[in-house]
Amino acid sequence: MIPVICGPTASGKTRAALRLASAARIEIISADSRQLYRGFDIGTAKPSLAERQAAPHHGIDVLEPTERASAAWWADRADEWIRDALARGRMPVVIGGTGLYLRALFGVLFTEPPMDAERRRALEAELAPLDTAELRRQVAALDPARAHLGRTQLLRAIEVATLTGHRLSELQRERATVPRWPARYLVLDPGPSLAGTIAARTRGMFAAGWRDEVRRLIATVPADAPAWNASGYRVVRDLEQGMLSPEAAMERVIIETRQYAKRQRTWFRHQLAGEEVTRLDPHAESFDDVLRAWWRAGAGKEDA
RNA sequence: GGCCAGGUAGCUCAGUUGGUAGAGCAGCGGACUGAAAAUCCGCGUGUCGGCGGUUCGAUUCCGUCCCUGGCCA
Repeated sequence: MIPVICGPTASGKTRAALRLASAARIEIISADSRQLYRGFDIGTAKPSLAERQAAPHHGIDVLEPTERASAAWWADRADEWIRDALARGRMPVVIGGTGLYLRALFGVLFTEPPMDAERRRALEAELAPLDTAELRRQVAALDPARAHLGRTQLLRAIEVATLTGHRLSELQRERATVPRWPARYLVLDPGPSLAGTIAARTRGMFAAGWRDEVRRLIATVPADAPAWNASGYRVVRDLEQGMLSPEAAMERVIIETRQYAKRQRTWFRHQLAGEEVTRLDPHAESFDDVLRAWWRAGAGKEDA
């Protein structure tokens, strides 16, 4: 069983993992879609140097800002990192808030039939200008089971149906993958106090030179690069380009981060059904005890 | 102290020719199978500043008081 520590942003996941590092030989695998990108450091709350020295980390700074990640791509990488760690006799601990990535690694995806890159690019360009309502109409005809979802999912449904000739919702059933590893989850969530933690952390990011970092990135990273797609970074970019006041930017970043944390909560509340899940408030007095008990319970099942 | 403009949802405001009110933002709930820190869906009772008056009925009209901002003393 691979131990996974997840939960909303700023819930203390790395801190919890490093508690374990003092008692066992572990390697950390970051399941975070934003920490993948080089140069986007402060606003993505990457682990500090000291934290990275306390235990080896994987999944950080592995992509250029212009590269597009994908859940399946990440899962393939993570699978290697897990194997490597085990081969070294270390226990991999997966940490992160990107629920879809965790699902891609430990749950069921589907094997994507080959899709012609040229046609795909052309189709993307063709769909880009259409509004979401129009995309929804198309999906209602092509793959009705997916028509209630968001724009990103609608685009994907149209691409898969058009380029493979099969509905995505059918492929999911007919070409389902088998889980690569069994996993056990520790979901960290401090409850209502998280909002205050997020506000404080955001202030800290500005104090740590986030604006300087973004100014450098503006100079070197194209405005439409996928890495910009991180809550806060666009706001700080607007701030640097004079479109917002520092106060308004700060407030906006805090709000966006809080909203992101809320979506993560919803995910971890409902999408881990059927999994082995322990939920823990990182501020609870019993934190250390629960954490250790959770860790030992897993060690007993694996190799101790 | 006088004049003017305001006081309506947590915030910014709209509105009701008198029948007790609704947007945006925030917040809350939900969805999520290769872009996921993304992308979407749903949820609106609040002494309509207080007190009186007119009226079958006042958040709306009248009076008065309080508060905020501006101008004049």
